[in-house]
Amino acid sequence: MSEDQSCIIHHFSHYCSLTKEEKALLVSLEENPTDIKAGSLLWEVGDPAKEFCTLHSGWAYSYRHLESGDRQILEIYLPGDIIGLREFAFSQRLENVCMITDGVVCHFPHKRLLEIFRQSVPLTSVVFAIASRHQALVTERLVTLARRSARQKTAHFLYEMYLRLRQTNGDIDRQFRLPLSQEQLADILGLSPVHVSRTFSLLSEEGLVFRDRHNVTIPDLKALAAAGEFDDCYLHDDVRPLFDLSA
Amino acid sequence: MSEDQSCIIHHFSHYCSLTKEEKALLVSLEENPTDIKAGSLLWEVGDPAKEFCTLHSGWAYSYRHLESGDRQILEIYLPGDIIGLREFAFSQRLENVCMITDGVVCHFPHKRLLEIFRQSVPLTSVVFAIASRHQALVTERLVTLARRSARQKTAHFLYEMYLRLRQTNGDIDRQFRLPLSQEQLADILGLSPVHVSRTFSLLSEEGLVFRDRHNVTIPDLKALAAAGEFDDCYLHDDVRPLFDLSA
DNA sequence: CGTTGTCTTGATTACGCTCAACTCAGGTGG
DNA sequence: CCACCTGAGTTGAGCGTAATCAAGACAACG
Repeated sequence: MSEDQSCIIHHFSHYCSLTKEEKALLVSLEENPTDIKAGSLLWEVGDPAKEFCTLHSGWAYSYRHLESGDRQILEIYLPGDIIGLREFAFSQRLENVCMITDGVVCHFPHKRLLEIFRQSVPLTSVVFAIASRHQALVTERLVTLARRSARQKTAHFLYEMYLRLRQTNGDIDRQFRLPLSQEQLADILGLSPVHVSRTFSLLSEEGLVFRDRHNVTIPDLKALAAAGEFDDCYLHDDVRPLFDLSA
Repeated sequence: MSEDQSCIIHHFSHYCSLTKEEKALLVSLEENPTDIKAGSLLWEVGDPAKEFCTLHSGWAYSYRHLESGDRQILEIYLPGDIIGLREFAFSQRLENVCMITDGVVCHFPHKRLLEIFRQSVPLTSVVFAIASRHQALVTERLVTLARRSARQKTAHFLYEMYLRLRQTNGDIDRQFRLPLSQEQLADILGLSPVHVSRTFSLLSEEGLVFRDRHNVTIPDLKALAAAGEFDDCYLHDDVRPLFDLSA
């Protein structure tokens, strides 16, 4: 994987400018690209956890099964994301991870992260910053799942996905592809598939969201954000400049 | 704050054995102890975020307000915890933090963490491990809040608190003090205060949990864990030995 | 043209919310 | 010492959102 193909470098560049050595370190994380099919599992709960994974292309999600048979999707991963950071402190996987679309992933062992810790304080900070941003995302969804209505949950999720996609893919304008079935949406939003359908109908009647198969159109972004009580401070792109801290 | 008073050292020692230099680094995080009263705020959403805080004694919680007027409590902090890790990548606070009881906190600036990154790879790993464990906790609660019944939520929360308290305070046996009002419990569990009351009555009828004011008794731990569908792999104490990774 | 899976719509049910009245313990002042 | 107040917790009645169950629509595919 060369430097300009690297999603990781692209991702990390958001946080600070990288030296040649740092870029080389990051590129080395992606030296084992593996093709992987939609629907296949990267790993399951209980598997040994000795590696991370960068998602080079395609979408993935992590999820947990409940005893009731329900499923809760925890996170959607987009290209450039690192999968499995949460399990750094554990010897076993806590979550299943499944590909949504075909894609390419690059495995690298936990100890590679320690090399980063050893060799570059700025990269260490960026890894930490990325982890803390992911955490912010999860926290925001916790609030939404715990307290908000189906309509708010749905609006919130769609707006969040819109922002995340725009961050990596500047050319998105009010329309994007969302390769998720209603069952998967239900598992994300903590709703039943039936109610997801109803909620989309409602949002469509209100003119907030139009959906045709897997294509989503959002005529009025602000209105959608308002409907989801979306507070975007947890996704802001004006990242705290990390070099300030080193001073 | 001397070495044997340090909650941080106690906390970090769970993850790896510490050299003298590393202990000194950690002690330096706690050089500014501040007394703080129950009910007072450490900070609020929007405040500048340039510091972390170690909680030396007392309990605290972080929370968010919703437009509806509801509140969601995100995390309960116990002595030894670091507060504010999540905001490392942000310039503003994303959450309010409030003391539950009187306590002592120690502020230290973000850049102190960078010194740790610079000076000790093991400590860096431990910080990372702690962050990833906190994240696992939040994720677990996300699943619970999104999918489980009031009875399960309550049982799950109580069992989790029991385990966390036992981890730091080995002498706990089926009974502990839980200094939370039902309103606060409601804000944690995503329920109304009224329903928290009903749920405790139910658990009490079932003989699973007895509560007298702020004292909680759990006659049968396994039964409570089962009622909360508690899977304790995310709290396991057999921490992945970090030095293995450095090899 | 039938089959399959996904989505939609309708009818019924249930869990937890809201509102309101009541209990109870602790604290305060006469 | 008692009367009163306050705040937390409990209990009851009615309601609403979303779940469940079931039937039907629709598209993709063989």
